[in-house]
Amino acid sequence: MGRAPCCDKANVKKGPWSPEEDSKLKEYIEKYGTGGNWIALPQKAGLKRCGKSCRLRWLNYLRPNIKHGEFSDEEDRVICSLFANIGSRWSIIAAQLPGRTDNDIKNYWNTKLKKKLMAMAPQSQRKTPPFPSSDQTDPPLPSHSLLSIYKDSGGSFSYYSQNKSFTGFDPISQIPSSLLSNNNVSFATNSLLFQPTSQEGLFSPMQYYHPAVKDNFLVFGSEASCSSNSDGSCSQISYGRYEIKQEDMGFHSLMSNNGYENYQNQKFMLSYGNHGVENLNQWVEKPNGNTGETPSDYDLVEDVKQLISSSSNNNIIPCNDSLLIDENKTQEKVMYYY
DNA sequence: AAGAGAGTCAACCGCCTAGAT
DNA sequence: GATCTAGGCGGTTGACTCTCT
Repeated sequence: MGRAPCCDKANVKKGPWSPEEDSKLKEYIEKYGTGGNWIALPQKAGLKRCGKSCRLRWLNYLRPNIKHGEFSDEEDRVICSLFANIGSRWSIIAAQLPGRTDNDIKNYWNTKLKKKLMAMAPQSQRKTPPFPSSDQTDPPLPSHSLLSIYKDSGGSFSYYSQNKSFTGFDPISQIPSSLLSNNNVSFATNSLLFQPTSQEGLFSPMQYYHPAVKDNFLVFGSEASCSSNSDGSCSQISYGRYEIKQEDMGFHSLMSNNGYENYQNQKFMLSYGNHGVENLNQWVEKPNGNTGETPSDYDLVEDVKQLISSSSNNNIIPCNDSLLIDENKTQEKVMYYY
């Protein structure tokens, strides 16, 4: 048999928390901690609440360093970039914004930011899909891109340029140097934007393509759990169901350096589910189920990608154009730009 | 001043995964 | 291996507040 029952739901209070309940919960946790058991906590703290409710109240409202009030422009940018990149994974987005909760960000997005972006976008771009549907066998190149990458269900990558194409399993190292002759080419993965280094054929990660903010690296792990190496660098960061993995190829660690020229020859992977260990050396596709993305959600993500793109052109929100990633069921598209 | 509609946000709901039994 | 719960997550709800007419 499993564990004991959760809580007596008939004998549990619902609705808004009173100041007395808040102080009881706060005092108890500050004194004894959660003990890793939210279900037992309300009884010990003298609260007639469900453990889940206590957990939510603590995490979203009572815990220290919670930020309330207006979101800054920088926070807007982070939310936009990450939403365009990973969709409505609010807990992951919240991990990048210290003091903000996933609930806060979700509410802010749904009530304000989404509308703000919609208002900024030109009418002609509001519902036009940026890319054709995924079931096309020959993905056409957007007119503004030099090179596109598609990942198929077998894990291999196909690369298309104006007049060349090839396939490989490694999304970074197998790009022919002939396609990399222009130093201005950049590309984005699920998590990071890369740009070429001085060494031919090698790319270094950076967050933003936009020149004004290109030195602002997206450093994962601000509040997420992180397994540290002996030198204090971080090689694995977890965000709930997601883990960002860094495979250090013998150069400096992303987390312990400042200049992107040091990051050459590293691979980055986004894995889904379990602990990601078995997924090393794979670029794991997002599963179809339980992603929270209904077709309309998918449309929204695409819309936002486009809106961010158009907004950056207007210097309203300087998110980068290169976060236009087509997350569909069987293919992953990575765009290259001049 | 009052009613209607829109906006906000805390809290709940239901689902999923990991882990305990 | 099957069954069950805890914890965590995203979506939704509904009470409250604000704004408009």
